[in-house]
Amino acid sequence: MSAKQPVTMGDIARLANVSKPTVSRALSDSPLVNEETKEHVRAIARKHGYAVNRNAQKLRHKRTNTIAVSLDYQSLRRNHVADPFIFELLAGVSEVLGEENQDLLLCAPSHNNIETFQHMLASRGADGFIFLGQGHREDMLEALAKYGAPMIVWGASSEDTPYCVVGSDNFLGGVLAGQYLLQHQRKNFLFVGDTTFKEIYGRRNGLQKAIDESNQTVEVKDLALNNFSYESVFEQANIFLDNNKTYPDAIFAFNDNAAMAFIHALRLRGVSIPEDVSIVGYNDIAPTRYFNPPISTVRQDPYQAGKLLVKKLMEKLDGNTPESEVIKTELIVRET
Amino acid sequence: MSAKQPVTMGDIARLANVSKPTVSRALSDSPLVNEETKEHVRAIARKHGYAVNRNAQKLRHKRTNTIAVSLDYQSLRRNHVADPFIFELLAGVSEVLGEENQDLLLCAPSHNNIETFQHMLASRGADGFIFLGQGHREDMLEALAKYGAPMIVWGASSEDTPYCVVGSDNFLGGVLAGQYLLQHQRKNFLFVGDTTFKEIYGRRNGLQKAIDESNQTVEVKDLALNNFSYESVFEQANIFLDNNKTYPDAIFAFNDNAAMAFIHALRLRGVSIPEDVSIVGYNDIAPTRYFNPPISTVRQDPYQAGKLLVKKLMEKLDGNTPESEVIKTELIVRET
DNA sequence: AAAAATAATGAAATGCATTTCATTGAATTG
DNA sequence: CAATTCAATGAAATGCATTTCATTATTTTT
Repeated sequence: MSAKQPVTMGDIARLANVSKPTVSRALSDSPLVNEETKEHVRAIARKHGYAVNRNAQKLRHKRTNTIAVSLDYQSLRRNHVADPFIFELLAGVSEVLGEENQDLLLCAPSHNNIETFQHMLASRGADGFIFLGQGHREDMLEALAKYGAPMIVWGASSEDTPYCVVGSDNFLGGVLAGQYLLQHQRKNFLFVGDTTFKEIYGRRNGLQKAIDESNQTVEVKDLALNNFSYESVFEQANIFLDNNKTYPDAIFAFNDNAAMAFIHALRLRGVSIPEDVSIVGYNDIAPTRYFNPPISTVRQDPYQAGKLLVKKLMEKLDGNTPESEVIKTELIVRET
Repeated sequence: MSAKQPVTMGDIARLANVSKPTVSRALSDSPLVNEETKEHVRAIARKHGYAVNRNAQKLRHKRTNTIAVSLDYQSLRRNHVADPFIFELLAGVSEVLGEENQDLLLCAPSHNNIETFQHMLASRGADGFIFLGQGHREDMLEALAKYGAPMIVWGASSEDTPYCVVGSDNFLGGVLAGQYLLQHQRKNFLFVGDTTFKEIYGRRNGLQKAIDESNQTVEVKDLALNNFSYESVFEQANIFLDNNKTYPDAIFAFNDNAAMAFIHALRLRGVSIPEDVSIVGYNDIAPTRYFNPPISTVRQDPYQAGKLLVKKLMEKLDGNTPESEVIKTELIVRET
């Protein structure tokens, strides 16, 4: 048996002395076909390495069983893949889609505009979309949803988001991080991250909530990052520290990478971590566990996330209107 | 214009007062059609949000313009995505496939057997495969190649590999690492990695070559890892150090993650890095740059790798027989 | 001006599998 | 035993786009 010989359902029908419909039914295990006939047909199909042509099948069924997944490459690039969380998420989605017998079409980084996605749908290249990270594409996503594309987005939702969003509870994550830092009697807080991203804005708000609800008087500064690679955060941290005589004693960083870069910068200025400064990161990527010192962080479970994203999209494709949902985040304390 | 209205080529033909073939030709910019007619047809197609049904197209063309990409999930799992290199590679491949107008089908982790791949081909779900990391699937890959599957593998090749392999020059990487370590007058070498992986075996051989060609007398030990997650390497490092009174003074680790874990273990035993021990990792992942101390490593360029993988596969699909090729590796020295 | 070549278009066949509807023979019912 | 139901199967239509081949109108050649 080799890949060279193309066989069609008609060929199998002839070889099995039955008609095409019978082969079709036998292979899809239809109850309309006699068990013996089924086995006979299957045996012949197996022998000739026959597999139903998916393209003919998709054409007929008007359903592709294919989900297109688009990563937020734009911020990924600014990140230099330093934070592998989005890939863990992709692995989670991939695994769950496999379980659901759905194919995963990975969208190319360069084709990230609404026309591409509309075209994907109109040409029946995929039944729906999963967007990992909304990044700064919110306008596009909103327009795409209004266009009628079945889609689920990993990110943060607000009241009027016209598409279903699954995301970790950024607000809760911020609250947990804030409470943790407050427990340490810290007074000078610093939030590191670009709050023009909805997810990050949620984390910042959670932090504020925790502070407001404690009856402690603390100061909060913000460092609005414009680039997320380690080197860049390191540089921005240094500029910040140059311009601020009093160093912060509590830092909440929008991701682990930024937390590590900031620690690095502080270290080089003779600051002891975690004695002088308490730090919380976000995502629980592997290096946080072995950074010196290990970093406390907010954890989101990529497999569970993938599960939920896929489940919601399947609901949507079945004609329902799934509700946005938030996955509980948990604080991982790694005090040394 | 919304996603709801399915339009076929026949509809566009009617609306444009031409026949289906003319629409087909106009949309594929065939020279057979008058320019004005083309523009007229295109305008109507655009107006109605029409896009050619890819499934009908694939069925007719007998070519899918889809490449299935399979990651080495098995070792990925043992790795806990600690080493993001394989994802950088995936991003590279994704980018280049996009440029080539090829769709990227990401294979599910659980479906990693020859039957799945044969089925993918026979059912015309993809034209060919790119395997990222051969891992321990060599027998399967060999059988798949003999079956006739168009495929390119990222990994290491040997004389008789029956498929085209693109990979970084592991041997050269090993030589470079060895020479670097020898320059530091080190005497007790340790290689950390599982040499049953071809790629890693190549690195080990390169190290040996460098040692043999120097006229220095040095000892080389091997630590055969069985699990690659940071925690596990850390543990295995500790066991090794417990059992060896003389600590190594030169370490070449099969990847950066293992290098970092080993440094971690040594540090906790009071060993100074890089004073007492010189270390070289592999892959140049982001954390090596900001680890304390920064780690020298062997770099492979993921975009260039993706470019070459895709180019070779396209050659193969055009009926040629591309040669295996090796990408130069370079040593990144990060001495502090 | 007739013959030949060219440009532009369409009818019908094709790629492959599935669905609807009809048919056959066997089994069950009254 | 005739009438009815059921199980199993097949012929033909369908999904949508592309290709081959034929046709018409137009331009070029002699």
